[in-house]
Amino acid sequence: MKYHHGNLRSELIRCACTLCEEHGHDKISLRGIAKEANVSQTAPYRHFETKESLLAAVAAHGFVEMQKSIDKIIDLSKTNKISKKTLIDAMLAYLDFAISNNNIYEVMFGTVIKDFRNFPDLHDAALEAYSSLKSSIKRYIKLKNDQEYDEKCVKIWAFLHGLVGLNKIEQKLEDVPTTDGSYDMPIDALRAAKNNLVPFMNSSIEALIKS
Amino acid sequence: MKYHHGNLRSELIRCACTLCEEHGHDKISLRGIAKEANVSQTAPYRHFETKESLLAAVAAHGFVEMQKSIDKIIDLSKTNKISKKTLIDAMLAYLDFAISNNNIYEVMFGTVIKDFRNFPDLHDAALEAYSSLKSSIKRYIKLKNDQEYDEKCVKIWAFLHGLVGLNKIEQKLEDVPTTDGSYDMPIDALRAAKNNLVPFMNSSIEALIKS
DNA sequence: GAATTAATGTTTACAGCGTAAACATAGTAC
DNA sequence: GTACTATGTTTACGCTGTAAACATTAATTC
Repeated sequence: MKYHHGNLRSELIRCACTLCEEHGHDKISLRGIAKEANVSQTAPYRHFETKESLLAAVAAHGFVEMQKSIDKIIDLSKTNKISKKTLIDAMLAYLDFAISNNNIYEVMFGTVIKDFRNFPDLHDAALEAYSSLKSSIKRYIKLKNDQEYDEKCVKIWAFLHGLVGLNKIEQKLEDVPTTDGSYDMPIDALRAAKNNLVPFMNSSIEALIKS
Repeated sequence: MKYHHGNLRSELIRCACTLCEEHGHDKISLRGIAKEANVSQTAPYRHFETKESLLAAVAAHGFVEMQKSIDKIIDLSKTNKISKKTLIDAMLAYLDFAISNNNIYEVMFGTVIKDFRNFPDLHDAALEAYSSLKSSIKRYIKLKNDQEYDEKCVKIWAFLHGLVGLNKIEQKLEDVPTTDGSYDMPIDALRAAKNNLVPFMNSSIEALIKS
């Protein structure tokens, strides 16, 4: 084993992503990440000022990956109109990323990173991801001006982001039989939405765009 | 000063709420809470098994308060129809609570508490809050069945919850002048939504209910 | 009402954490 | 080759959550 690792920075990010997704950001330590990368417990400090800044790199990576999975649906090299199905698929790609990478999504949108302005790479990656979301709407429907696109985009983004959040709390609640023998309403409703996700999304997204 | 505090449990919850809202859940320690309550650093363990369980009490308290601020809008003693304005006011009450109690909202909906089933009081409080949200919709519009109410309710809840999340990240992003001299789009859009919140909510909520 | 027990405090102790400081080694520029 | 810089390691510190042992007060039993 060489004294100098050669690629420690990116290896640390990789290890951090893995451990974060496996255990959650609040359960991982810099020391644990260093151990996973087979270096001493303070080696990360040659590449990251603080734990927060390593997690910022994790978040930035997350935004890039999330954008990729949206861009895979709406071919970025083109500018033609997309169908409603393609639009919904793009939104589903957002949800799919968020749910399959739940713990990293938490780092991207949670309170771990206090201010994106301290991490320019992260800041850029987040804006880039937003722009992918926006261009999917731009190519679906013709609106008056950019401001109007942004308004719809914020509405849809909020809706998607909210669904991710509710999905998390669904997992923390329990089915409790109510007095009439049926089961717990909010969970039932969330499950129903998930089991019929495409029509659920179709109606919601369409409504928000036209609102 | 008495050896026995007399009301330490509720005093700890009170201190935890205060400190949490002031500094954020990830910046507060059991020791700090104990000091705030003027007891030894391990005294909380006579009332809470773990830090998580104290924070669960904070979250439960949050759900109760949130429900109260919704119920204040839609008088619970009545069952009559409510106007659209009242409905929107109830939704605004949700947002207002979430934003004025941002750090506690984070405890309620974040990853701090792993499973509500371990904290029956919290579990109940969360379901109660949901039921207030639902009854506001029930009294606004007549729908086919309970399932349909739940569907609309989930959509609206997701939207509200998502807006709270976006509001957080807006604060972490920076206004960066773009090439054409205008400012950063997602932030602009989020600010525009906040500055025109009532029409923004009117159109969105109406659209989701009818979707 | 005294003795016992349960509830609720304190003190002490420990391992794990983020990170600062001092030191070691390897690669780079002259 | 010598100096410098980048990137590793070792050691150390104060803070954390929490377990264990002990102290004090309140409640229960006789």
